[in-house]
Amino acid sequence: MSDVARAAGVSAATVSRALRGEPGVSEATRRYVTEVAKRMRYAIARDASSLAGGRKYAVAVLTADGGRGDLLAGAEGALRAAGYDVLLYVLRDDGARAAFFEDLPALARRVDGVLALSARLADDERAALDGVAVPVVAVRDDDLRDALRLAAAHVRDLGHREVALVLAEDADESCGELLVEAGLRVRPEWTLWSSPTVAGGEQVVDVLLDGDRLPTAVVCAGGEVALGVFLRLRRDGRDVPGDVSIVSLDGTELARAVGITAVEGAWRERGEHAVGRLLAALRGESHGGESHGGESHGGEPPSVRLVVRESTGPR
Amino acid sequence: MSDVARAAGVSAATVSRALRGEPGVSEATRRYVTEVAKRMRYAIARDASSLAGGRKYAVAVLTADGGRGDLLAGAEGALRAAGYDVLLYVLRDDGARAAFFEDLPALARRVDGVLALSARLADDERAALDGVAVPVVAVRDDDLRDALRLAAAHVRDLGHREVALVLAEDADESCGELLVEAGLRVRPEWTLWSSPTVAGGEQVVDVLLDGDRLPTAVVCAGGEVALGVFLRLRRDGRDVPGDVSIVSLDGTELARAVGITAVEGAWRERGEHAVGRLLAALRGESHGGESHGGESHGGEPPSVRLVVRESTGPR
DNA sequence: CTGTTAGCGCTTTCAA
DNA sequence: TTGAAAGCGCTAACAG
Repeated sequence: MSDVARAAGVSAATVSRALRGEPGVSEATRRYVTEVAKRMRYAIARDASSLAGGRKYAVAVLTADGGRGDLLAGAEGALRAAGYDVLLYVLRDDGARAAFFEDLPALARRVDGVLALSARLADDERAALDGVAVPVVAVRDDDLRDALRLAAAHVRDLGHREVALVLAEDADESCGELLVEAGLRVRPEWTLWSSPTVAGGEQVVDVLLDGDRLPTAVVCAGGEVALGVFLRLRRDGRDVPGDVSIVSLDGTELARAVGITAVEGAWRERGEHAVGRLLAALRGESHGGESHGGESHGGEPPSVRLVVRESTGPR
Repeated sequence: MSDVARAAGVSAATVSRALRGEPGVSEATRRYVTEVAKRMRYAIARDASSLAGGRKYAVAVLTADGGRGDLLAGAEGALRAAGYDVLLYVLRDDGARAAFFEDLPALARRVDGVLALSARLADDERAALDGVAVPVVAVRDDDLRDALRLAAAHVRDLGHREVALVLAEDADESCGELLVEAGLRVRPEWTLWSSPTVAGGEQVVDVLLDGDRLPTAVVCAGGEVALGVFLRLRRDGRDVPGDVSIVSLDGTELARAVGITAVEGAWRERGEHAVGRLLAALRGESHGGESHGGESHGGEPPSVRLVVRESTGPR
């Protein structure tokens, strides 16, 4: 940095301020310094920066399985755009989990915040994390609102009124309200939770078949689940979409391949929203405030859109 | 650290050495210091450590799409086991790519090495990366050897002799040799490259159908491709596995769902192998050596196994 | 085997 | 708006 300072004819302090966008530097100086730094291929050393400044500019991202790619991609993009590095922790098995929670003191020294994407934290794990003195934010179903609305509007427009909703296991019931807002009815016994697998989707159908009648549409949080629902319904002699329509909130290759109507970008949306909440918490902390949680606006236009395929049709 | 030193009745230097497993500390001292540190919930500050020591204990992991979850999980696990943090970079679109390659100077100051998982680097990108002065390792098909052998043995045992091999686009031909070693014949025109999508798999079949005859078995590097091959063959009236057997090297949910015989753990294996090569390079560098590349042994027993489903049968 | 002494490359008061 | 000086918390020589 002192090389850059010399080359630009200013002090290191000024270079530091200029490059970080800190106030207290004239626009002219900032521009010039930035240009010199770029020409010299100089970049601030994060180690030294965070050692001196306290902030680490890094966020730990927890995922259970290397997981849903788009979720991770959405979170990573939003974090990087905000200037944070993404430290990935894959908590795939009990060993990895245990090791991670053993080493929380180290975590606290590495990151400014923690983002739990798909880690299904146990209560004691959550408590341990909360003791780390950095904000912890987990993906919630709220982060999926736009996608759910889109799916709900679609099935409603097709004439469906009573639909089943299949959520991820860590989801809470509040999602149902979004369907209600869209003018749909949600029977309590038609709000179901499923593991994010084909088998999970099949089991969901078994439950539905036990009832007195079937819904005419099913909204599934995941592509695998949607496929499971699809396969199981067909095996039972039901026609899709003749008897039952299926929408997936997970527009991956799987939905595309099998021809399932899906909301594209839903997972990315979840990631981005969660990051928004985390950034708000970080901002709050650095302002000395206490804004844990807090509403956030992705700023960006919602990146979700519905792709209609062969799994949905009029009631 | 000085607190711990005081509490343990030693100097900070000794604490540092003890906690990092550096030589030059008696076992007794090390044990005691470690225990004191743990009790005080102390962890070394990475910033300060790497500022003073030069090593960053972090690796940048590049992925195109948040990608194949198991690949990432395998790499992350192996890196963390070796004491490295994983800095995730998702190069999902041109914007993200451009931003990443704009900022290479910053990368060089953050990590000790780069691991490209599924980023399909263009030549100029690869060159730019190589200019970064840290080892760069990309996942190669070599990292898939055990999986390929397993798949080859399976189809051979079923009586197949001439098989088609569908590789990822960035793969090289050497994989074919593994099939030959297994006693299979590999016609040049039956070694094919495909994008990792269902559509890619379908196109592959189109190419095969143009030939004078079909192979009796197809080994596919990816689950989506395998599904594409499967769907396209069926559409053409071929029976799977009656006419053609299909094996996927990607034992994900997709293969499970559709009933495709697959090698489970192959992606994890790839990740672990690539990390092995990167660690070797890092070790080489820190020893002052020049061992770029270099053979590595995962040490661990191979984590791959074949799961036979309905897509393979006797010739 | 252990302690002492210099920094590593920044950021941040505090003055100017 | 800018600069000078004092660390941030550790590691690596060098002594002992």
